Amino acid sequence: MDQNKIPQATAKRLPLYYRFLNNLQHQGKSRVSSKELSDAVKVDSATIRRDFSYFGALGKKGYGYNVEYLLGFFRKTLDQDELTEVALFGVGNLGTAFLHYNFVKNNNTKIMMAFDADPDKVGTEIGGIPIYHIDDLEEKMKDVKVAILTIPASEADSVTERLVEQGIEGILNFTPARITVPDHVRVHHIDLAVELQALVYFLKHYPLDK
Amino acid sequence: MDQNKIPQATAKRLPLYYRFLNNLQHQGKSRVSSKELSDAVKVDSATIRRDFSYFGALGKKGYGYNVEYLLGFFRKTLDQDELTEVALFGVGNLGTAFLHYNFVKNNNTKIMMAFDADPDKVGTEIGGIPIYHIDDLEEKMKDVKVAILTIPASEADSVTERLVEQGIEGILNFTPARITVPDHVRVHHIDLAVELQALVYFLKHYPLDK
DNA sequence: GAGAAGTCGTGATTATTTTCACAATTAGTA
DNA sequence: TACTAATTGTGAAAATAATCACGACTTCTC
Repeated sequence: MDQNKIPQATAKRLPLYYRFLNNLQHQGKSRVSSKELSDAVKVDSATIRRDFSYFGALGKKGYGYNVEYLLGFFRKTLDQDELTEVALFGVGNLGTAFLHYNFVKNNNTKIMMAFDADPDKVGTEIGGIPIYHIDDLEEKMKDVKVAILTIPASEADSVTERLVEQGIEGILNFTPARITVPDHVRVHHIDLAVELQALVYFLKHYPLDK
Repeated sequence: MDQNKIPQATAKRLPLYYRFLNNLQHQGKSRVSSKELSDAVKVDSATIRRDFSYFGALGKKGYGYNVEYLLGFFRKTLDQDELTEVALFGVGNLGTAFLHYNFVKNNNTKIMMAFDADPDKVGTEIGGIPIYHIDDLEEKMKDVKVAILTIPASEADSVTERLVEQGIEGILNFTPARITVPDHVRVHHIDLAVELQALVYFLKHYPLDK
């Protein structure tokens, strides 16, 4: 709403910064420079300073950044206070990995429920998160606005359609299928096979030195 | 070696194109336009044409692209013939998801072996892939040049160090830890928590219409 | 308190990526 | 064959992102 001028490339790095600052705080460090951050998160220090500068002057010249202050600032900016509720679809290995991940700790998101078609899974819990039958999607999913898709590709379209019907706002899609949604729904796509393939391609064609 | 001028942004999209072309072929389609491809993979059609053009004139004006020809071309370019061997570290849920994924089908990569510290897992197989003890890394991993890291963050540094020692060339890191490697090792980083958080951030701050 | 060392914030520059827009060419049709 | 509709490939422009480089300010040390 407000900071609409923040470059997308910057926005994508914010959660990364946030996580690392959290680590620093746990380690009891109270001060950090863009150079140190750079070494840790592998982003050029000038880029980090530029990123931060979109939010105003957060550091002090000759000193660096105060970890606590920066963290407090990010918490607000990243809406760490507000909790976003998430539903997960497909309790296979990948889905289970998500359920075991405790997002809430460093995070503003919580998986509230999961869906699957397997009767052996329905009715159980994983990591304290209840698993419902996929048929009950409409009934159980009331206010949840974000979904993670870890279902087989063949199910992607039908589930997506129902989610859109239900008023979903964002989908994190791990399916190889490229799903079609109305313009007002945001989809981020992660394809594990593509990621691996891309790495291999880069290895062969982009001899590094940097 | 040859096509060193291909933009990285393009390179990242190639596996995506490849996968979709494969689907088309299975559907028996012999012809496709950049517009159709665009609808399917959600990339602007001009971008697709530009991407392809880095490899020469692959299409025909007024006609589009011949699926089979394009596919044959990509197969060579993406080294689909050559098989890249991969080792996986950490047979938790995420690691298991990878082992079940049959990469070879549409793919130039194969997970040859997995490593874990859990004695219950060591000695077994998942999806036909043997699981060794992490202590045997040096012994078992001979020619494998690519590793997938799905271990706990706390293990990331020590395993990475051993991999580097062993002559690793590329690492796909799913650990939240940002690992440090020599310049000649390529690391791609995917942090599931960061991805989810980024999606949520975008939802709140980048109202879409596009 | 003065000088040295460190570090930010940012104007300017450069690099990369996307998009526009249209001439050229082809397929399809009558 | 001649006309129409489709679609590429690409020069040029625009948008986005990364990096350089330095003035200004802060802390530290003696």
